[in-house]
Amino acid sequence: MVTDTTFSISQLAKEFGVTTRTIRHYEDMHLLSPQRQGQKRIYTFADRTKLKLIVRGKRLGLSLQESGDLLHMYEPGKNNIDQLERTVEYIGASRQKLSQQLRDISTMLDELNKAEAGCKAELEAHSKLTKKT
Amino acid sequence: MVTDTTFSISQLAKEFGVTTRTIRHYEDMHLLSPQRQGQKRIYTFADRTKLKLIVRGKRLGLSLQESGDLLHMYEPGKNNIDQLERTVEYIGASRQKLSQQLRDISTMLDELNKAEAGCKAELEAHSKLTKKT
DNA sequence: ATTGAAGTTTACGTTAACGTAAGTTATATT
DNA sequence: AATATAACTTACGTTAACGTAAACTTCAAT
Repeated sequence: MVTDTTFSISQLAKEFGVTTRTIRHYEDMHLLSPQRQGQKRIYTFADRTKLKLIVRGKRLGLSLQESGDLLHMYEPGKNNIDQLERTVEYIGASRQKLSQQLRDISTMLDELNKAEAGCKAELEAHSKLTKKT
Repeated sequence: MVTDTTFSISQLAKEFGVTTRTIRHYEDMHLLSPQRQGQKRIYTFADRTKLKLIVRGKRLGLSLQESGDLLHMYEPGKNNIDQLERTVEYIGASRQKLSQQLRDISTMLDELNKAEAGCKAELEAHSKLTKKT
C-alpha cells in the first residue's frame, strides 16, 4: 500500500460509496478491466475515471449499458470513419437527453418551490393558532 | 368519447408514450387511483398531471417509490405539523439531489464536447487523406 | 504458528418495473 | 346477429443491478 498511482478495489469502493461486489459486477459487464497482481485487481487512474463516470451516470439514471456506451467513446479503436460518425451521432443524442433532463429539473424545482411555499404557509397558520406572543 | 374533461387509459398511454400495462402498474403501486365507470378506468386532469410527474421522474432516474413520495407532497391530508415539517425536509433533500444532477449534467456536457471535438478532428484528418480538391 | 483482514470465485437470491399471454366483458360498427 | 375494438383481470415471465452466502487464498502482524 505504497500510495502508488494505483488503487485496490476497497479503496475505490470506499471513495465512491459502492460495494466491492458492485465494482466486480461492473467488470462482469465489461465496463472495467483492471490489471491483476496475481489474483488481486489493480486499478489505475484511468480505471478510477471510468468508475467515476459510471457512478455519475447512475445519478443521472443511466443504465450500465448506456454508461458502457459512453465509456466506449473515450477509448481508442474508433479509428474508422463509420464508427466516428456513429459516435458523433451518439453524442448528439446524449446532449438532447441531457437537455431534456435540464428542462425536467427546472420544472421540478419550480414545483418544489410551490410545494414548499404551501407547506410554510400552513405551518405559519398553525403557529398563529399556537401563538404565544 | 365526448372529448370530455377526462381521459381513457389508452389516450394517456399514447400521450405519454407508455403502455396501458405500465399505467395499470402505477395504479398497482398506488401512484394513481382513477375513477371507474363500470369496469373502465376514467382519468381526470389531476390523474394526468400525476402521470406526467411520474414520467418526468423516470427521465430523471427516480424510482416509482420516489415519484410516489413526491406525489404525496402535492396532496392534502398533510395537515399535521410533523408531517409538514417532514415534507419541507424532503423538499430540501430533493433540491440537493437535483443540484447534484445539474452538476453532473454540466460535467457530462463538457466531456461530450471534448469527445466530439476529438472525433471531428479525426474525421478531418481522414478527409485530408481522402481529399479531392 | 495462528489469527485476522482483505482479496478471490462461484452461485443462488432478490427487487423493481414492467412484458406477455390467456381468457373475459362491453361497446360499437358493419 | 356477428365481429371488431378497447377495456379488464389474473398470473407467470423477464431483465437489470446488484445482495448475500460459502468456501478458498494471501499476507501481515501478534
